[in-house]
Amino acid sequence: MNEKTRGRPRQYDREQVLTSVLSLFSEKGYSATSLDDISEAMNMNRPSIYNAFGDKESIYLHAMDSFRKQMRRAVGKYLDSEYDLQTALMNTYLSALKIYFSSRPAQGCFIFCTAPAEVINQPVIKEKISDTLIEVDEFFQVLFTNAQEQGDYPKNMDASNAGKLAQGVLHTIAIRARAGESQASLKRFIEFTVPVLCKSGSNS
Amino acid sequence: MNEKTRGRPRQYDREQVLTSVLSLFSEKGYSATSLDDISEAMNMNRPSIYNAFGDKESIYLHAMDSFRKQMRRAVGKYLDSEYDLQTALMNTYLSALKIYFSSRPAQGCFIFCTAPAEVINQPVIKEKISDTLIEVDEFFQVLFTNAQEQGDYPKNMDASNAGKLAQGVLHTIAIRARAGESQASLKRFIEFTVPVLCKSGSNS
DNA sequence: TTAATTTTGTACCAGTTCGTATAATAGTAG
DNA sequence: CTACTATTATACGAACTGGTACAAAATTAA
Repeated sequence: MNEKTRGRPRQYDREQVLTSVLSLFSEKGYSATSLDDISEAMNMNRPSIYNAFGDKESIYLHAMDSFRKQMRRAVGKYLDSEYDLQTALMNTYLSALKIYFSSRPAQGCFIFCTAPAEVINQPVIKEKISDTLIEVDEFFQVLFTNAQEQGDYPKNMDASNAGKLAQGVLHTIAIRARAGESQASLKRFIEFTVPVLCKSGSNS
Repeated sequence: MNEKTRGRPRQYDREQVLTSVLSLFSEKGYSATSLDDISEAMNMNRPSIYNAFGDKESIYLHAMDSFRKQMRRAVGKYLDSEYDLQTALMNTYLSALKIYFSSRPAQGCFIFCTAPAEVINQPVIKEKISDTLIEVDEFFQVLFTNAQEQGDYPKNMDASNAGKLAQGVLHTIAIRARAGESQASLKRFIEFTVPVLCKSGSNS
C-alpha cells in the first residue's frame, strides 16, 4: 500500500488532517477560522497545506465533502428496504443526533450550521450546500417511495415534499443542538415527529 | 417629537442604520463583516458607531433584535384566534417567505442562517439565538393550543413538540432559500407541509 | 459671548489576515 | 556519489482587522 515515490515523503495523513480541520471549521465557522488556526490543527505548515488542499475556501470545501462522507457512512444503510419507514427515519435521526452531539459543546451539523453564513458571497460554497440539500432530499424521498411501494405510506402523498420535510427535521435539530438544546429534549422531539411524518394521510 | 438636547445633534436615525447593518450582516455573516463595511453601510464613522451601539458583537446583537422585531410585526397577528390553525400556519410561512426572499439573491433568515456559525465561541450570541428559538416555539405552541381548545387539533397531541416541528419548517425554508431554492418550490413545499402539521392524529 | 455638552471626523495603532518566495530537507533514480 | 524531485520549514509582506486617542464641529445653557 505504500508506493514509493520520488521526493521527500509527506508526513501527514490526508483523511486525518481533513478530520482535524473539519472539527475546527465546525467550531468556528469559515470566516472566523484563520490559516494559522488551520495550520496548527492540521499540524502542517502553510505551503504544505496549499500544496495539498489549495486555498482556504478549497480546504473548507474538502471539509464539507469529508462531513458528507461521514454522514453517508452513518445513515446510508437505512436506504435498504429491510427497514420500514418509521424505523429508517428514527434511526437516521438518532444517528444524526449522535454526530451533532459528538463534541462538547454540541456543534450540530457542520454544513447546515456554518456554511449558510458564507453562501451569499461564495458561489462555490452555495453550490455545494445546494448539492447537499438535493442529495439528502433524495435520500429521504427514497425512504418514502419505498414505503409507498410496500403500502407503508399513502400513495397519494407527494414523496418528494415528504422527503423535504424529513430533511427539515434534520435542519432544525442541527440548529437547536448548536444553540444548546439538550439531546434528551431533541430525542423527545423526534419521537413525536417521526409518527407525524409517517402517518400523514389516512391512518388512525 | 424632536426634543432639544445639548450637544451636537446626531445625524443618523437609529432604526434606519440598524436596518442597513442588518442587511449587511445578513449578506456576509458576522465574522466576514468588517467595521469598515459597517461604517460604510451605516454612513457613520467608527467612534459614532461605538458610541451608539458598542462593539461589533453588540452591533450584531442589536441587528438580531431588529430582525426579531420585523418578524413579530409580520406574523404576530396570527396569534389572534380568529384564524384557524391551518390559515395561521400558512400565513405565517408565507410572510416568512416574503422576508426571506426580500433581497436578491434571497438571503433566508438572518438569524438562523448567519448566527449559528458564531455560536460556539460567542456565548452572548448563543444565548440570543436560544432565546429566539424559545420565543418562536412558544408562538407556534400557542397556535396549536388554541386549535386544541377549538377542537381543531387533537388534544392527545403534544402542542409543544408540534410547535417545535412547525418552527423546524421555518428553519428549513430559511436554509433552502439561502441556498438558492426557488420561492415557488418552497411555496409548494409549505402547501404540502401545512396539512401534514395540522391533521396529524385522527383526521381523514 | 462664553462655557458646557454631545456628536462627528481624522488619524493612528498594534495585531492579524491570507498568501507566497525562498531555502532546507528527505527521499528516489541512475 | 550526484542529480532530481517532492515535501517541509522559515520568513516575509502588503492589506486589513477591531478599537481608540484626539481634535473639530454643532448645538444648548447661562
